[in-house]
Amino acid sequence: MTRTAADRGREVRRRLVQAARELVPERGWTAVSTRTVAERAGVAPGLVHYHFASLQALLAEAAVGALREMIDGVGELLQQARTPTELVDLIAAAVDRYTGTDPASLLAVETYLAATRDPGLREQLGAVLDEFRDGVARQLREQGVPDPVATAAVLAAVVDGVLLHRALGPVPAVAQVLHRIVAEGEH
Amino acid sequence: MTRTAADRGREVRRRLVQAARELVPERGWTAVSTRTVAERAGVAPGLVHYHFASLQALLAEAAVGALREMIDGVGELLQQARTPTELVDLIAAAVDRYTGTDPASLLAVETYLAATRDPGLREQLGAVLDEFRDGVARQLREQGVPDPVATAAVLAAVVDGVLLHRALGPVPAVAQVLHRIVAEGEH
DNA sequence: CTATCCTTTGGGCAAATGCCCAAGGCGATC
DNA sequence: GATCGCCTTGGGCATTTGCCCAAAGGATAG
Repeated sequence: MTRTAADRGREVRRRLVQAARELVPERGWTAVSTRTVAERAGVAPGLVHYHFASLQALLAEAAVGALREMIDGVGELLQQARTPTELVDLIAAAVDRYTGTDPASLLAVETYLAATRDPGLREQLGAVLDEFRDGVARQLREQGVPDPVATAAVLAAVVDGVLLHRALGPVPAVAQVLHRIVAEGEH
Repeated sequence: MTRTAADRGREVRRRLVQAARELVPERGWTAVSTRTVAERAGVAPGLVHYHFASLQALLAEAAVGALREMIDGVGELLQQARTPTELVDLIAAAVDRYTGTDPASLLAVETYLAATRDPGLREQLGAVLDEFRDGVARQLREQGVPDPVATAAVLAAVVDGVLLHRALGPVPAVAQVLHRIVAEGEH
């Protein structure tokens, strides 16, 4: 059975989004063009502006979708933690899966930067970040860690900061140090 | 007395570097062109490639110089700390001077990203980062904080991570949480 | 068969890009 | 005054950019 035109259209749209997710890390957000993304997707250049209002709209949809999938995956993993120390170890292990120069890391940083110049993107990306921080904060609160909201903010900042620094060179293991952040012992 | 041609040349060079430092945060690294930087500097377009081997070389020199000045300034401030807690407070205060969307913060993130695609830049920026981490680590060691190298790496990561997240929205105060990282009390 | 609807094609447009270069300006030195 | 060396000008080159659009394709409904 042949597919309908609308079905083929959805498939093309999907391919364009996938191509954008590959090219943003490879070339940088502002260096991805309509023609390169169309070529990577294996479709004609004109289709970019048929399926999306603009190049920016395609890049934004592709990036936000990818980042949301990433943090949702990590969020599920973190549910397994039964103690604050386990939580920190899981976060550290998740960070260790990224080198700072891999496509996923670069896509994240590129999107942070693009959000700086696109209010709509900023809002969407901010929502993804909030979702992650809220999840961590809830676990910390249930586990009796003081200042759960600020602590979650610090852990999230460490994750992105380490990714940024890994792109420049080796970063020492941080798990041991982070354990102190959630250690309940007061002097 | 009139200035010599070489003197005027140095002045033009300086103006180009200054223009680049303004434009990279405003437009993004890959969106700064020879013509915009020349116009901002108030010089003819052809001068960019007379004083610099390429646009990239100008941007790299401008960015690395600016970031080195920034972290040197912060490094001096941190010398005042007499205790680990004071050190953390000074770092937190330094971070609070940036909003994540100010020119200095954006220049830093843009440069991190550009370093990903320029090995020379990566090496220079890595050296700046190492200098900062080494300074913090030395102070931590003198103050008896365990694991000074990894602790400094975490503090540096928090600084850049908070800047990144501030660009998207408010971030809770992190000083209190960071105090736990350097608290010497073992349970 | 015709009509309808969505998708696809491929070229066109004005604008901008990095880099180059022949020609000229101008103070320092002889 | 002549010569030298560095700096400056302004335009030129081929390439690429985002976005647009008239025309064609092709499956389904009548």
